[in-house]
Formats: sequence, C-alpha cells, structure tokens
Amino acid sequence: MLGYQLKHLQSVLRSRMDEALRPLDLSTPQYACLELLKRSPGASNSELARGGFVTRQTMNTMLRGLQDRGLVTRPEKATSGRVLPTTLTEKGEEALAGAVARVEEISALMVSPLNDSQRSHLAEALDRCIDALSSDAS
Amino acid sequence: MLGYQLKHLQSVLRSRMDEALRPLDLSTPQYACLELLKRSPGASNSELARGGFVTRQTMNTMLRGLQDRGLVTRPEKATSGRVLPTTLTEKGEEALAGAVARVEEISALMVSPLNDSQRSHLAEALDRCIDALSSDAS
DNA sequence: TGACTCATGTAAGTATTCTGACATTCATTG
DNA sequence: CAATGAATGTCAGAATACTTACATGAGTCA
Repeated sequence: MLGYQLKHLQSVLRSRMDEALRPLDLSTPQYACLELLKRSPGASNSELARGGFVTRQTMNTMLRGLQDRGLVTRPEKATSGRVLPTTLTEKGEEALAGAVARVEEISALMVSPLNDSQRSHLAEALDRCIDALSSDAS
Repeated sequence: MLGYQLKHLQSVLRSRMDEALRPLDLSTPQYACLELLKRSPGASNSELARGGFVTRQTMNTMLRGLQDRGLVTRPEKATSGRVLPTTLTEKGEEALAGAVARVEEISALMVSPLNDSQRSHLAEALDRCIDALSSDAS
C-alpha cells in the first residue's frame, strides 16, 4: 500500500516538474543531473549515474545532450584513468538557476500541508526506509 | 531534497520488487496491474491505466502481454460502449497470489524500521503531499 | 614484472513508455 | 432529432532507459 502511495506521489511530482521545466527545455532527469553537478563539480559520468539512479549509459547520452547544448563541459581526454570530469558551464549555471526557482515552488507546494515537525519526520522516515531496503544487494 | 529522497526510495523499491518478481516472470508494473484487477474486477483499460499511473496505450500493451500468457481475459466485443472489461483468470489469480507473498515481504522490510505510529504518519503525510500537488491540472 | 580484479566510458540492440492521431460509442444539449 | 463533447480502444512513430558487450586504465598481489 505504501509502495502505491510512493508511486502515486512520484508520478504527480514528476508531472508537475516536467511541466515547470518545459519552458526551459529541460526534463526532470536533466534537471537532476545539473543539480548533481552543482553539488559535485567535476563528477564523473558513473558518479552522476549513481546519483541520478540511472545506468551510466543513460547518463552518458544525457550528458552528450547537455554538452551539445553547451550546458556542461567534459575534457576530450582523461587526465588520469578513464574518468572525464564534467562541470557546469556558465550557461549551465544560469539554466540551473532558473530551473531551481521553478522546482522550489513545486517542492514547497508539495509539503505545504505539513508543518516543520512533520516535514522532518517525513524525511527521517523515508531515509530509514531507504536504508532498510538498501541493505546489501549489489 | 524530499523529491530526491522519493526518487531514491522508489528506485530501490523498484529494484527489490523486480528481483523478487523475476522468478514469476512478472515486472513491477505487471504486478500492479494484476493487483488492480483483483481489487476492481472487470475494470476497463483506461481505468487500469489511471490506477497504474501510465498512459492507456501503455496499459493496453501490458494487458495484451498478460492476455497472451493467459493471466487475464477480455471479451472480444464490448457489450456497451467501447469498454472491454478485464478480469483475472484462474491462472492469473494464482500468479498474483505468489507475487503478493513476495512483495509483502519487501514491503514489510521497507517499513521495518518504523513503528505503527510512524507508519501511519508516513502514509498520512504522503497522502497530503499527493493532494497538494494534485490540485487541478488535468 | 605479470596476472588478476575492478571501475570506467562507450557502442549496439532491445525493451518500455510516451506523444500524436483516428475511429467508435455514449451522453448531453440545442 | 441532429450536433456537439467526452471517453474509450487502438495504431504508428518517437523518445527514453535498460541489457549485453567490449576496450581501456588503475590498483592489488603473488
């Protein structure tokens, strides 16, 4: 039953976010990718894939799209190993800034029926559920 | 931030469910479809699509797959309108029963770190968030 | 040093889901 | 009654994500 609620909320949230980001020509996964890069500049493709909960092949094609649009940059050759550290461009930061503003609105709307205490408890509960399922299956 | 947690939990849950259902040759969306049919026997394709948070085209192809495997039945022609009421077959109910057992385990594991009160509050909070985002955008 | 293991980036093909479009049926409404 | 609108089922094509597979580079250990 809780799994169903999760899917429901995720579905609605995804719809709202896609709507809000469409004017910027960004999808929700693309937004997530930019957000990850903001937090972890120079992250590798694989790291971004793990952070975005997609395969590294999927993230790879996403990065190419963002790269072709000039939102992110990757060096031609790796300096060490095979890792190509990705960073946001100026243009990418601007796009992200606009996107964040829109997403924040939706996020705020989503939790608007909850007070601060309830929000903390919700976040705490979700983290515990994640831990419980993440046990050890790699 | 909460959106990220939701995506994370959903991702892990989906993985665990797919693993658990693989021996039965069922995907998580297929399981959801069978579960919906159990609760609403004779549901239409569109109703199932709404309940499973997918488009009716997607649900249509899913139903064909389940139909070809003999898990669900649809009449050839509609008795009224265009609706083709779908129902679980004997074989479908058996498959669902096996699937439910496995899914229940995972569901139980997921909420194992929470006590009864916390589980209620979590469910309540999720419902409120859903309502807040579901306002009026059709 | 050399074999082994592991993680990474990438390519190709498959699977899944969505968007756009159309015909059909029922209900409403003038 | 005729016309309109809404909902349904379905087809075709595009987008998206995944699986399988392979080559490359780094670290480990005998």
